[in-house]
Amino acid sequence: MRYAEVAVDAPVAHSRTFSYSIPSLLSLEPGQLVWVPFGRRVAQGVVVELASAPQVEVTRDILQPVEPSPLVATVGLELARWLSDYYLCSLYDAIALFLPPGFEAQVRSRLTAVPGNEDLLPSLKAQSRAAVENLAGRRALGEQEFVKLLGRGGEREVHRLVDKGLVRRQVDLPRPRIVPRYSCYLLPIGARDPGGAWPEPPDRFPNRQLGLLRAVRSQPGPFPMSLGNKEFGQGVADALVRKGLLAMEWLRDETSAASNAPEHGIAPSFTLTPEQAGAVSRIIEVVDDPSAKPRSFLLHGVTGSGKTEVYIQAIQHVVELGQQAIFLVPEISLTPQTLERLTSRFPGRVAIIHSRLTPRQRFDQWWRIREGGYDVVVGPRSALFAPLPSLGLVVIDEEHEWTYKQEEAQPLYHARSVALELSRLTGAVVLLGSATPDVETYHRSERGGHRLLELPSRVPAPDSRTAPMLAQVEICDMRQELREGNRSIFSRRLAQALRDCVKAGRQAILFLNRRGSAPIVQCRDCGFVASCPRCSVSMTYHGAPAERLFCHRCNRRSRLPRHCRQCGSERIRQLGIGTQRVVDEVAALIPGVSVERWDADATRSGVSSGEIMRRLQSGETQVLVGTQLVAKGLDVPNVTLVGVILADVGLYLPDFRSGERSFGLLCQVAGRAGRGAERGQVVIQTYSPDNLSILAAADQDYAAMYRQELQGRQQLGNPPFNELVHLVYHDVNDNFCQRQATAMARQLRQRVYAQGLTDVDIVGPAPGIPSRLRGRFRWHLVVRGRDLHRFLENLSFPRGCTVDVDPAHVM
DNA sequence: AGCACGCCGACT
DNA sequence: GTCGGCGTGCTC
Repeated sequence: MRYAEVAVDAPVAHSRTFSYSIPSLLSLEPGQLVWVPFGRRVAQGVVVELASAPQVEVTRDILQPVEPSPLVATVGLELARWLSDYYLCSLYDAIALFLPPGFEAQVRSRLTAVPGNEDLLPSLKAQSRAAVENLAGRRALGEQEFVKLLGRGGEREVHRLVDKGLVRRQVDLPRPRIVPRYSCYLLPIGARDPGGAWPEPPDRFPNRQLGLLRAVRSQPGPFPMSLGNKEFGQGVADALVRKGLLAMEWLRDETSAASNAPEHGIAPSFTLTPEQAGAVSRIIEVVDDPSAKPRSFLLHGVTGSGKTEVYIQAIQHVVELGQQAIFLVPEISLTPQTLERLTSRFPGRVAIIHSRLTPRQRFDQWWRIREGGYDVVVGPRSALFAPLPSLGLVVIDEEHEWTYKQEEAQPLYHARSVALELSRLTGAVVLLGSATPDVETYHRSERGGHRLLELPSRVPAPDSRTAPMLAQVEICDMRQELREGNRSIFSRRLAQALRDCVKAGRQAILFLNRRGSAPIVQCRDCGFVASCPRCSVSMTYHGAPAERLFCHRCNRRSRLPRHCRQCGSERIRQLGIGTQRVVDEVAALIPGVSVERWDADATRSGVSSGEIMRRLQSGETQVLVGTQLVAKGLDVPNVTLVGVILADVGLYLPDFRSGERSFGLLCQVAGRAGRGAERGQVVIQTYSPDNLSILAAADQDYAAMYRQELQGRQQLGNPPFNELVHLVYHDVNDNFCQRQATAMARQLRQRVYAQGLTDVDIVGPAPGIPSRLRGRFRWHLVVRGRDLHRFLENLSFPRGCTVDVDPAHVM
């Protein structure tokens, strides 16, 4: 077995590996991160298996391992293989998800001048000559800097200079940016007497040794050697080690954030309602029976039905078996209550992965998770790849949330699908929870793919005997308001409810899923609309903190035009509303009211989510206006009114899931009202009062939305009745982009024909929405049908084409 | 990602 | 006739 199959960090076709020979002095194992020569460069790769024969006749040697031991466990390699096959990404990209933070690196080469070849200099272009002479005056230069000196075409010129022997290129294999740090610690050894006390050292024991011995023995954990040296002097510890009273041990240093103690002590476990207890026992049954199938649950529980307690008791059981659990949340900063409950029930045993951790802290946390230092790992979708030694349970809270789908970097995975595959590989149980499950998840559970657990009733708050009532919801037809002469953004109903609410000392939440003051700025005379020069979308007017236009797609900003760019007119008006406008209108409606805004702009400008939540909790904020952030997790008993300013936003997006999403969002936001003793009131304003998603949300009727959606999906052949693969082409050249997409569509249609398929169809190509993003045009097509993985087998996708399997949306 | 190989316009 | 543009394909 002198060969290794290596997944190389290069944009190669999915799941491809390369054969390398292992130098005789190296010993390697699968899962190790290594440096390999790849073409003209040096790249990182991961050994996926050892082999006795290579795929090709001529192989090159692995250069060296990055770390002496494997970083990815066998299960990780298997799951990565699945990821790369399923999401059609490179195997390395899939494996990289499992690597500890800070281990991915690229080589940087340095250039030095070679003395003795000066006679070649006159044959060079002036700029190259100057660059080489410059280099000769230095010790070395980074490749990037040298290429800059060479000017245009520098990349190629470097190679010519290397080939001519004028400069030498040397490759540095960088050390990982973060490496474990170790310190020496002292531990007491030897037998204790039956009472648990250490035997006293003999008389005439040196004083300083006695002092150190007592200090080490009285400390519950390991005693830092450095502290011993400082307090008792150098060599004292050595003497005690020689006498067999202390042991020295090298332990990995950790930063403080790696452990987190509960703020309010250990919480008792709650008494469960019969429904909750039933759910817990069904989960425990499956955990205890490794052969039980399926191993996944859908916990469908209305808001306030006590899902968290079910999660916690399931985790408790797994922990008692000596296994660990992963707890996924859509957004860590929005779930402080859930985190608090977890940390108080598993004190010091919960790893919280959040974006505020420093690289060092992340790194330490990763290693400690791997060593079994935690029972529970809480985090966003990426927490799924935490290296737990013995995974027993994966909880996915709010499983319908689309933050579980990776959209930025390859692989474009969905945490739910990955968790189910992980369950298949390890036997871990998956627990999906939601008040408004994803239609596809619910459908699967109806077909027996998940075990369905229903929690249909609310549980009383700990200090109360009766469960809170569902809020009273009314829909306001804004067309009617307009007809009756009300041009305000508030219906008369909502305006009155707001005034009453504030007057009664209660609080209100206003929801609008759009940032800024106005989404459109238009010239009244010629109709010209200010749009982003890089994206094909209109620019949004923001009135605060300064008057500016923002592109919500690429974040480009510009000044508010005084004159129309097209006709020069000064008559420019703002159309539509955003959260900032709502804040202004609330202030105008109720003078002196304290109103705060919570959206991406607010948190970006430095106000933390925790601070906004605290101000609402304390009553400082009377009215909170925000985007979807206000729909999640806020649990303030004094909030009795929720107003949806315009439910139509997002409702008519050209995406088959827009109805389902609107429903979920409206249900969630409605659930913010009346969490205390007082019954809540919800006012939904809309221009589409007959829309079925809005009506279902007003009734909090999941079943109605589900039936409606399922019927629509069946008619149009959308998931769960078919699979989808979304292909997006982007290029600065619109025409080229369209040609590429069209060529691919033709190829795919030929494939459909050649394979005689009737259950696969190709939709498009069509311009994406938006058709231009950050200066690149977009053309897309959708492959829809059954068994798409077999259909797309061995197909290669050109550069500039993004392949999205099970896309979150098809725009 | 790089880099080489290969086929069509403006230059010594 | 060549230099160089970037489309296409390969890297064990």
